[in-house]
Amino acid sequence: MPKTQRVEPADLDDVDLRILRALAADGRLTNKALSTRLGLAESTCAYRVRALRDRGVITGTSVRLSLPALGYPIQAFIKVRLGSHNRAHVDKLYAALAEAPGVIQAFHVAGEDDFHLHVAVDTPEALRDFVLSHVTVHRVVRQTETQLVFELRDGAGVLPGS
Amino acid sequence: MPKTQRVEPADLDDVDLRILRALAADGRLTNKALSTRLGLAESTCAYRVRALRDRGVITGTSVRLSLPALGYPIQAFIKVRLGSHNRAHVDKLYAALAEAPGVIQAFHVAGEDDFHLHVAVDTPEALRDFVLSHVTVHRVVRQTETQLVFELRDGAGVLPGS
DNA sequence: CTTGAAATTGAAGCAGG
DNA sequence: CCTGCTTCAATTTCAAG
Repeated sequence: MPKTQRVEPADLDDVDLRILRALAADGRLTNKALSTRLGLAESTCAYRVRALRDRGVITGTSVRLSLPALGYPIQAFIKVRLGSHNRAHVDKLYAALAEAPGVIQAFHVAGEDDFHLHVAVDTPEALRDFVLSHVTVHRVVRQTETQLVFELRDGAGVLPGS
Repeated sequence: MPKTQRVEPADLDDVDLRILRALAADGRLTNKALSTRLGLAESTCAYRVRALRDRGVITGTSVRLSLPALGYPIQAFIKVRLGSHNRAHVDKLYAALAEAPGVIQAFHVAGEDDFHLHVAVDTPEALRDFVLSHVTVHRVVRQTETQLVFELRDGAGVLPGS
């Protein structure tokens, strides 16, 4: 049985939300700049940010990369449907798909499809090769459907307000 | 006519790739720690990182947030299909969908569907309300299909090697 | 493109309100 | 839960190889 980690929602006050909005937009904000913007002492601000990390609200920090600048200007969505839903097969396939080169995110979903893969490639041929070499190569895959991504926009997210 | 920004792929050497891998995993790595790991002088390392930002390879830095800890433990994919593809309608709908509260990312795709929305909500009822209030409320939307996300994994990405 | 050292700035620890 | 002060560490700058 795989682990299921329950996560209690943290109750966040207005200061927390403002910190999260600021750091989501620019994770390199210095503690000093952040404290000035919020009108807090630096030590208080550092305290709140550390608390958000300790509580698991902030899970990490990472740089955003430009896929086109890296040489991967083509993105696609690949819907994957299985012919069998034996757990061992599903788990193994999921792991293999997530580790395939070019996969940005792999979604295990309920409903018509079983997996959605968000991938980035350098050429149309590479997209075809990806599907053949990393998806349909698995016996348990019954059907795939590939949709080119015209454009991707980051949404408003879940943080309320502006 | 909307703007189309062409992006030239940057040619990255081995040092660049190692920097990108390190900062993608932990964007809070200090320049000092990064330079030590790569065996470079601090000033050299800072120079390379700044160059990657200036060239648009690194587009920013942001904290990763736990949606469950924020109180939004339910994620879903919503496939949206339109009845008309008039540009003005499509553009306006796209903007509205991306700005709807709870939307993580909005994909404009080619093929069977027109948009894929990755959303996070707090309850199943909120998911229903999202579809009714922010998606099907638009006249141009002909059909939607909502798929619950069991699990989401970050993929290997496009950076080669380990 | 890379470097080391100086000068500036930011982060962390802590006792107290 | 918040703060100011002190101490320590990191970033930036720059002339030069």
